[in-house]
Amino acid sequence: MTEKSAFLQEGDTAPQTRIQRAKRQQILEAGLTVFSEAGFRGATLDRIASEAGLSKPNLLYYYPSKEAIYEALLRDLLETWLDPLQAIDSNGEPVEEILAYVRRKLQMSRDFPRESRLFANEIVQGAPRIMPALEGELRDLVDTLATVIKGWIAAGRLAPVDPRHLLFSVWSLTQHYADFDVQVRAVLNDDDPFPGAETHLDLLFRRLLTP
Amino acid sequence: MTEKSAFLQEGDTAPQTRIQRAKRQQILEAGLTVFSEAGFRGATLDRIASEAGLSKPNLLYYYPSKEAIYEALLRDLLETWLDPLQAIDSNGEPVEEILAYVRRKLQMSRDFPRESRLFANEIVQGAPRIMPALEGELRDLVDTLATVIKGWIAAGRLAPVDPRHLLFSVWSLTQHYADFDVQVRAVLNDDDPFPGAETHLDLLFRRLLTP
DNA sequence: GTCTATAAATCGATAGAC
DNA sequence: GTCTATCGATTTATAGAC
Repeated sequence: MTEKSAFLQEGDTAPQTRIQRAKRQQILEAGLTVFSEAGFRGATLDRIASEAGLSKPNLLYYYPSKEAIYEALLRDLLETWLDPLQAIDSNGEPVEEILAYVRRKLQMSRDFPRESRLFANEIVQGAPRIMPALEGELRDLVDTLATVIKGWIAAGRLAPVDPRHLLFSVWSLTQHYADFDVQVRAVLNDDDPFPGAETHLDLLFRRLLTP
Repeated sequence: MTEKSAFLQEGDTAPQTRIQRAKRQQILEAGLTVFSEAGFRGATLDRIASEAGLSKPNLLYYYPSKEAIYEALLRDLLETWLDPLQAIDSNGEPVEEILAYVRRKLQMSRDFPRESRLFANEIVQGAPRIMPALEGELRDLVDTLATVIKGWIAAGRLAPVDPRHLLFSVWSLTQHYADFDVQVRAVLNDDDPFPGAETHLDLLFRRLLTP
């Protein structure tokens, strides 16, 4: 078991008024938009401030630095991202549990594309800030789930697949529709990709996983 | 048929000496390393120059601007990237043709991860410079191939799948091992992912596509 | 808390000597 | 062709008035 990463830990949660929390939320919302479009370095405080409807120094009154905004976003994101993975029920019906996971992940690509792209930007560029969480919480969760999946396979309730590569497949296939959205839409002549994606991925994983 | 995009067109290919070509190649090589790690905006001419073993002004003697280096790289990349797609033989055995395509793409993720990440960075951030090629050459190629695949399905030689979503699946599954490399290695405890990936993807597509 | 003004650092690109 | 020096613009962050 890897220790919970010391990095990306919530700092002192100083007591805040309702107004303060609202402003900070407003800044995170703007930061999510800008960081997900441009990556950490491509984003500017000017754009974030303007997106949030604040002046630059005012923004820095609520968060001490550009880094601080970015790390707060990554911290929040990590929870949202690992949630569906934890929702897989080891007592459920194997194929249906994984299909439900796929559908949840695909829905997240549709409903939270900025979050997906924020994550993609961070990882593609070497995960300089989120690496500890990948080697800690994520790896632990995957290890646990791999054991569950191996059990399902041994019981003949799931076709034999490598559990970790199966998870990579779920992640890549579903997140592709958010992260590579512009390419998908270019190829599809701007049609909504999601109805087709859901049908396709349902078929794909059913064929792969049915014993 | 969309016109060949006017953007990203090779400029006047001024006559060059052997030495000039070599230096320009050396700069592209350094640019590929830096741009793929940091994206367009994250890359600096300082880092590219140092990586290439040149001074900054000397680098700008061979390419007029940072943009020029980046666009030269994208132009080269596009060819390399569309090549395996064109290699699919409409007279071949359907399942084997697509499996061969998957293996070629996976091998590219192993052998040219920087190229894959350069592309990923560009697309995730909205493809500001390569969009015309996506709506032009790429879409045309996909349209052509979609017709071939539909023919195979109609002939009962391939399981019924949406041709375009099938291609998205090939792209996302294979490129994931290059683009999300750090995450894959974090989860796998730094083991080489590729032997496992090849086995897994072979199984996945065989199950999906066999009629 | 919010603003204007500005400091300090970085970065793309140019000037000009050799 | 290659270099040192530097310009000019951008950008993060701070100072200080209100």
